[in-house]
Amino acid sequence: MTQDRGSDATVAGGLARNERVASEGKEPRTARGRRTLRTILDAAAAEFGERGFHEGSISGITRRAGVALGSFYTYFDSKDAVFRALVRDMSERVREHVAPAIRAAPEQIAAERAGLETFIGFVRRHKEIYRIIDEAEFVDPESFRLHYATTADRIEKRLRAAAERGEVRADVSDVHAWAIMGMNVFLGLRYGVWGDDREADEVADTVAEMLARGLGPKG
Amino acid sequence: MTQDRGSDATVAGGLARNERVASEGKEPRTARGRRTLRTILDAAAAEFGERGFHEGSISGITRRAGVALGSFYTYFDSKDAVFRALVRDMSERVREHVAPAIRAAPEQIAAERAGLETFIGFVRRHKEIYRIIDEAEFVDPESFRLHYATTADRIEKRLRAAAERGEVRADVSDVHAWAIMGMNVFLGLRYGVWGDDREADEVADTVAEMLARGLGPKG
DNA sequence: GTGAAACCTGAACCGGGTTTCAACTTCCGG
DNA sequence: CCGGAAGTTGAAACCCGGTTCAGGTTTCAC
Repeated sequence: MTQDRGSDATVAGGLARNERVASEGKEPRTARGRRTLRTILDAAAAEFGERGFHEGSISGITRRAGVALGSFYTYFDSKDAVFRALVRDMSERVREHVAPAIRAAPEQIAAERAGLETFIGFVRRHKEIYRIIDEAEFVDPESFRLHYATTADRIEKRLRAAAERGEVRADVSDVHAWAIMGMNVFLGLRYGVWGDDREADEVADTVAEMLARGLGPKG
Repeated sequence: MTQDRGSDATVAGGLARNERVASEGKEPRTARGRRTLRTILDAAAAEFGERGFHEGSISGITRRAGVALGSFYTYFDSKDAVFRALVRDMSERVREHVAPAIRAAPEQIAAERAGLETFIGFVRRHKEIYRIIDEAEFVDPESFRLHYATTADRIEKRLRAAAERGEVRADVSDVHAWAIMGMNVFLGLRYGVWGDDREADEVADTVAEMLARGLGPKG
């Protein structure tokens, strides 16, 4: 299941965004090195996205990247290390992709709606993210926890700010934030990864309508 | 993280419920055999719950069970086979545990509320379920998909029946079902597995209140 | 009781993938 | 141009756990 990356930034973009990809002390020092690291990281995303962490192999990565096995260890300490780098990178990318849509919304329910719609769209073009982030629960629990804890926290902060503005009920809490995040994750899985049988905006509309009444100011 | 099973049925209970645990043609034929199989299955739940599928080892299972390595293969064809048995068993157990609470509720919103509260309670006593069911996404995708598809389907059917009775809005759909399931899964993870900082009934109340307004009959 | 089937045992086999490493090539500043 | 640093290479060492199997023990129907 090779992913269509469309016109999105590749992991290479992620690299430009964040140089801390290679393992400690293994950062590339020349243009050639940076290019190779980037190739390996993209190959790793494809390999792990298709076959999962344990099924995926380093030789699979280097084969895809068209480099020798040994080159991998020029930039990463271990198989776990690339995976960790990948999880952090993916986590950041989703966030960066969804954030603008949320920011652009006029009020909070619209923001959550836009966030979900954008998220589903992103997932459709990057079905690897589920395999990679979800598998982090077992391979790299720290990053997994961090990803979701951070995401929930941002949602909660948005909700509280909106409550201040009277856009949602005053008693919003972390429970609401986790509920929303859970909905989004599963709707992304169902309508983004598993099937196309509903349009992203249709799903987002349904949820937004539910949230509007469920979270809207009382009265 | 050894789980406190409390007074709940152990996997042994699951075995009594469903004899199709061992691999095909490897069903035990004597009381001794059933006892051993049961011991191995409980040990497998503990091993995989603590260390995950790939970190966990057969020798770890047999060590916990106090039987020889070879005995494992008397009942299971492979490492994958036990895991598959375990996933199906867990999936069934959650359902069986939560169902009565849902059935007992007077109307639909109360039913969803009861379902979530019971679920969180169950998760607290069986933190392994997340490690096992979630890891099935990578080890045994069929069972993983089946588990969630079935769960969502049941929720949807409940909602539609409730819609007939006028307890919830008439236009409930699969999207609502998946949204509710997603909420429940993440709330279970956050307040059941990761922390105790909120009571199960408190979380359930918050969600129920949101659902009452978000899903309630229009007008 | 008794014999055959069921069950148990654990050392050894085996395959596959990670990681190492020493020789080789490319790059780049001076 | 030159020299050393950076990068590349892939065969092979290494590790580890799943799986097998032949021999011994227990169970249970008759």
